[in-house]
This record gives sequence, structure tokens and C-alpha cells, in this order.
Amino acid sequence: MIVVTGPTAAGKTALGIELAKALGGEIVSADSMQIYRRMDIGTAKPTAEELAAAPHHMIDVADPEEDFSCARYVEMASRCVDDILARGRLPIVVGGTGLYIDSLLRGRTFAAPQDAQLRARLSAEYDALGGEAFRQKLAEKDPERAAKLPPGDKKRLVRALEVCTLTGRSMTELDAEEAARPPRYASERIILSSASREALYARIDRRVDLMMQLGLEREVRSLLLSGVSRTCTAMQAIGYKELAAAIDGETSVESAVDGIKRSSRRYAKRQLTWLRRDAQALWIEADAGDIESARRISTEFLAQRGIK
RNA sequence: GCCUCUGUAGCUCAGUUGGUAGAGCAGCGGACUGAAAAUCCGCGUGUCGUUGGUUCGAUUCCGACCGGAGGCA
Repeated sequence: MIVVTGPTAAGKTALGIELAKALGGEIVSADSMQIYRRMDIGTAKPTAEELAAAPHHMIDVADPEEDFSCARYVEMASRCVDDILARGRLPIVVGGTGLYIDSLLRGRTFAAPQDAQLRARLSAEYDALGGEAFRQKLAEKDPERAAKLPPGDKKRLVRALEVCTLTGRSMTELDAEEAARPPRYASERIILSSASREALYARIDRRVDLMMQLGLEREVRSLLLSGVSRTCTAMQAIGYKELAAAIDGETSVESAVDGIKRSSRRYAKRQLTWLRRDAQALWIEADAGDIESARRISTEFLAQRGIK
């Protein structure tokens, strides 16, 4: 299968659709926020026309209040991929959530389901003990993992201890087993980036302004009005958390917009850090928005690899 | 034209009683295993406006010049 990824605002959606049309493919979204219904503008979800241009999967598959997870993504998305392959079509994974893509390709199995109660207990324990003491506690059960994590990384420390408690085995052990298994899907990966950081950032700024014009504030307000809590995962999305704060009167809308741009830039930077370690992928540094040449470079690259 | 204030990091500013400088924001690099648009770790990136002088040594003191703000005409 094909993967189209890259930092936010690089043009992945458009390139994915071009490739789907050219190669008879179907798009499997790999975006941790486009899975939520009613979050359209801020997640830059494909428009109605774009959705009509090629079959799309893994978009609008959860409600904003729902707890989603990487594990659920892998489960659902691999079913989509298998189905597409069974019909003799080409799956094209398009999205910017690196963990989802890696996990899907690898067919990662996850050790133990989340346990909300246990997690709440461990989280409280972390707060009470402090990071260093909590890490010591993890070190008794999984010294390697504890050594790798800084005391401040509460989320991962809690999860590591959660896995030990639930499975009786250490994350280090489980990871080793995972790494020994071959990947589930072979793929050609295309990373769509930008000619320069500056150009990418300018594109991000423009896109945020456009989202505001399209009514992002209204979208966030209507989510809040319908009872979606500001604390749920979906509301941590860039654009939503900042505007929710403005709607609640904590900041002005203007400073929320500045915050959205800043968060998006940092997000793009983190995505690039994640993507840089994929040495086999085709990097396309197109001028922001030059989808036509990105399409040409991609199809040539894929043709060389026997995908037409 | 004259007078006063001002010029230090991308921005806003601190500071050095003379020993080449540091905060916030912005930025950069990295990690990433069931929240990942999340979470975490690390890094000052500098012709201290220019140019002379004094000095062992000037970003700091003095002069001139250039830019900015205000005042008086």
C-alpha cells in the first residue's frame, strides 16, 4: 500500500486524492482528529467534493466525547485496508499522525486495554509521590523502561506501570516481542513537505485565518453547547482548545488565533522530527501547495516500484 | 536648527561601578508503544547602531556620525 504523510498544511489531502484517482486507490485516513464527527473545519477534514472524488475511510468514525485510541485505530483501519485489498484496490493511507501510521503498518498489538480506574489511581499516586519517586516504583518492575523515561513524563510513566499491573509483564518485554514480529503491511511512503520551514509556516498561518473565516469559532461553540467537555481528548485538538478558552472568556479570540498558529507550527515541527527517521521514504519538498508536481514526482516514484 | 531621551538576540527589554552579556516570548534540535493535534527532554541563536579616542582591555567612559521617539523653535 501507499502512505502519504507529512507536516500539517503540506497538502496531503489533495495529493492523496490525486493519487487515488490516478491509481484507482481508496483513501484510509490516518489522522487522530479527523476521526471525530462534527469537527470539520478545525481538523481540515476533506470537503464534500474531496470526499466525493475518491472513496474515504476512517473519517467521522467516532463522537467527540468518545475515548479513541491508537489501538482502536489499528483495529478499525486494518479492517478497512484488508477489505480494500480483498476488492483488488490500492489502499492509500493519508494523514499526519505518525504513531497511527507506524502502528498500522507494523500491525502493532497493544499489551493491555486502558483501565480508567487504574489509570486515575496511578495518576494520583504520581502527583502524590512526585515524578522521581514514581519512577523508582516503576524501576522495581521495569528498570529499562524507567531508565529511559524522564521523571516529568507522567503520561508514559503511568502507562508503563499500568501495563505491568494489568499484564504482569513489563513493557520492555512486550516491546521486544513486538519488534521480533515482521510488519503487517509492505508500503511505499511519500512524505510531502515544504521547500522551506518559512513557506510551511506561512501556509499554516493562512490556513488558520481561512478556518476562522469558515466559521471555526461557531463550530467549537456548537460542540461545547452540545455538551462536549473541554477535557475530552477531541477538545485537545489544536484550534479547539484555544477557541474553547476564548469562548469561556479566558482569552480574546485574537490571542486564541495567535495561539492556534503557534501550536500548529510546533506541531508541524514535531511531525517533521518524527518523519525524519524514515530513511526509505520519498521526500517531496514541493513549494507549498504545488500538488501537480508532487503528483508527478509521486507517480514516477511509484511506477519505478511497480505501482501504476 | 537646537535640546532631551533612545539604539543590546527575530520581538519586548534587563545588565555590565571597564574584564566581549541574560530574561520572557518567538525559534531550533530530539524523544515518542492503547490520550499522539497528546506528552516529555534539551539548546541563547549576539559586529551590544557606526566610527574614532582614552585604557593592558570598551558593549560599558568621552567625541563625532547615523537611525528612532519626544520637546523647543
